Parts: sequence; C-alpha cells; structure tokens
Amino acid sequence: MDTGGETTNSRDISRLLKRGVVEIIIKEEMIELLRSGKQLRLKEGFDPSFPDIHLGHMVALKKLRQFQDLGHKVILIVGDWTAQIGDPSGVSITRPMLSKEEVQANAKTYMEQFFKVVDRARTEVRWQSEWFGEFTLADVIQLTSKFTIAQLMAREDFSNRYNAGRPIALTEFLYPLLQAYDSVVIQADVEFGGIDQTFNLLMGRELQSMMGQPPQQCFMTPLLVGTDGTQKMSKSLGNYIGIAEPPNEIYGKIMSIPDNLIMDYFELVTDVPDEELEKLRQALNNKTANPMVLKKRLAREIVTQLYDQKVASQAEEHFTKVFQGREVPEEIPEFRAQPDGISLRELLVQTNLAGSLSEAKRLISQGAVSIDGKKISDNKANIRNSGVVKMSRHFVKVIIPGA
RNA sequence: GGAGGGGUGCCGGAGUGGUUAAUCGGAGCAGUCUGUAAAAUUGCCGCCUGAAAGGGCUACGUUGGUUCAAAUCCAACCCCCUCCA
Repeated sequence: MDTGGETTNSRDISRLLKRGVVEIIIKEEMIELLRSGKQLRLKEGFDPSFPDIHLGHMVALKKLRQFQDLGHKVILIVGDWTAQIGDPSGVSITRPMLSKEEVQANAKTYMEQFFKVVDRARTEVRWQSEWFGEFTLADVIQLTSKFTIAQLMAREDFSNRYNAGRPIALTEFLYPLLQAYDSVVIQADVEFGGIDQTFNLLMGRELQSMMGQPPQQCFMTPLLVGTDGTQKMSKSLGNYIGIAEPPNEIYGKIMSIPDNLIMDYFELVTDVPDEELEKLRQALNNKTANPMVLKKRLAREIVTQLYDQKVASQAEEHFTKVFQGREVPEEIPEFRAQPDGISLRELLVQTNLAGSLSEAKRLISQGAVSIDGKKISDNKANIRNSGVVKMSRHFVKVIIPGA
C-alpha cells in the first residue's frame, strides 16, 4: 500500500505537526491534506557543497521519517545548480564551482548519512540538472519575469545586506527562484526546511500557484543551537555534531553542550515522549536532577539512534572511564617512532595534536602535555621509551622499537 | 558616464614612514577549577630557531617604485561600496 493509506487520524496529525515544528504555512491546509489520504510528495533539498549532515539537520529529517511512516513520499533534490550560486545566507557569497565528480562524491556521502534517518524505500532522488540542464536563456527570462525586486527584497537577509551596504550578487536572486521552480517540477505538496529558509519555501508556493499548481505547504523546523550554546549549529562555525562522527565523539560532544540546551536537544533530536520530557524539564528546573546525568541520557539516546544501543553503552563507558575517571582508554592510536626516539614536539606535530612546532612548544610549556600521567613542561623533551602521551583529551601510544 | 569612500591577521576593527607580527574586541587553543556544562581565573594565539634573552623568514588587495627603513609615501592595476546621471 503506497498511498497514505487510511486517513491519518487526528492524534497522529497533532503529534506530527507539533514537536520539532516552528511554523506551518498553511496549517489548516496541511491538516486537510493529511486527512485526504493522498500520498504526499515531501520535498527536501540539499546543497552538495556541504555533504555532511549534523544534528541540526536531523530535526527535519526525523520529521520526514515520521511522514514516511504514515505512507508519504520524500523527494530529495540534489541542488547541483543552486550549489553554484551559493545560498544567500550572508555568510558566504561566492562558492567555488564544484566539478561534476565532486558533486557526485558529495551526493553519495550525503545520502549515506541521509538514509540513516530517512527511509530509502520511500524516497525519490532527483537532480536539479534533470530540468535545469536544458534550461535556455529564454526560460530564465520567463522565470525571472514572474518576480519583482520588491518581492525579493522582502527576504530579510537581502534587505539587511542592502541596507548595510553589503553586496548582493545578482545570481543570489536566482537562488530562491530556482528552488521554487524545483517545487513546480516535482509537484511538491510540502516542502521542508529550517525556519531560516522560510522565504525560499514561500517562493515555491508563489510560483506553483502562478503556474497553475496547488501551492505547497511550508513546513519549518526550528534551528538547533550548536555546541557553543549561542549560534545555530553549522559546520562552518565549527559548533556542530556530525551524524557520521564516531560514537565516542558524538557522545563526548553532547556532554559538552551547555546545560540550557539539554531540553532542546531532547525535544528536537530524540524520541523521548512528551510526557517524559515534561518530567525531565521539571527535574532540571527544580534542581532535583543533576544536569550531567540527564546529558548522559541524552547522549545515549542520540548515539543509539545513529548507531545502536550497544555502541551507545560502549561510548558511555568510555566517557565515564576516560573523562570522568581520568583513566587511560584501552584503545588509543599508536605511533611508531624510530628506535632512537623522537622529540616530544615533533611527535605532537606528527600526530596532529599540534599544528606546528611552535604550537607544540607552546602546548608543552603551558603544561598541556603529559607522558604516562606525568606532566612534561620541558619543551625540548625527547621520548626514548614507549609510553602514553596525553594532550588535552587526546591520547597517543608511542612505541619505541627495542625500548 | 561623473563624484566620493574603501580593501589590514579566523572575524570585526585600530594604525598613516622606524620603538608594528602589527592597539583593541570577538572567536579559538591550553592550564586551574569542575559535571569534558556554565561562570571564574591564568597563559597562548604567523612560521622556523633558541633554555631564555634573542635571531631569521613570511604577512597588511596585486605589481612595481621612492627610502638606510613602508601596512604607512608614489605609480599602475584589480576588487568592493555610496551618491548623482
């Protein structure tokens, strides 16, 4: 059965449209669509310049999955044309054009991660080049003629930049238009995106109506705050937790998020039921729960989702032992040195614990490095015997042959 | 087409001939503390070399020039912004 099946009931609907959602345009229509029993076409786009998926993206992906579980279909659009323009996020204006091979490779990486959350069997993958590949200038003119500058300037980012005297590339205006056109081509019923994508999603609605299609519903998900606790999670800000990262890494990063983010993460990235969330929230508020303990639960939940329960317990164990118990982990990367040893500085550089000899020197002088638990502050120290070197949270087992 | 303003390190932003690897803020890194949280606090924050003091190299849009000496002066070029048309 590949249609939406029996009409989705009210309970499913309210759950679907509440948690992890900021705004739905237009909610009433969305509800009607869900009730109609029609199999909906859910559009989700991705920019092949950034193939890595992090927890921030997961909020929307989980939503997609929930829709899929009710029988609906995801249309994943590979934005191989819009990628050449660069999303007008204000962060980066121009992007290097990616070669076909790079796009292919990135798309592959992306999908490997995407299908960790989204059901592949109910997903259709479409490339923008399918339709834009043969777009002519005449087509471009026709498309652009449908919109006015005033309409585009309604986008906050554009008007902000304009008012601040910062440049706006002409091609950037094309970005929302192309994205809107995608909706027309694939006849999207619903488009998903972060709340910062509102403008682009609305353009799709607009264009669809102009072209005689029922306008798509816009489904906006909240932006997850990154590990720094202030800005939205993003790779370029370095405050992200990638879903393809090793379990220990994910677990550790979650443990390091600020306390005030705990409940957001629970709500948006896990499936812990609402009633339970409420209890956790209260426990946190009246301080009957140790935030650290809740975080551990959170970390476990998330690693379990991305891997499995067993891996999650292992990650927890690792964390408890190594970081809380300050023990040396069992499995640490090894470094084989020459029989006559190696200078500590050199070692730090070669194992990527330091970016340069100067940096290594600084780290050592600042007391960041220890060997077998003994702090080394002599920055010209040499390693002559095998041992475990620790720098901050990283360990390396140095092996000196014959020593 | 005309007039004016501007391009400095990861970002913002000082500096207008030497004492400037370049004030300051943010970000980042490391130490102490701790719950790998926050806050606090200390140090670092171009590269190489030196135990250190120091030395060398690279760097202020690009290229060339003036000078004992340039991010700072001159020329050409590239790029951006504003206003007028």
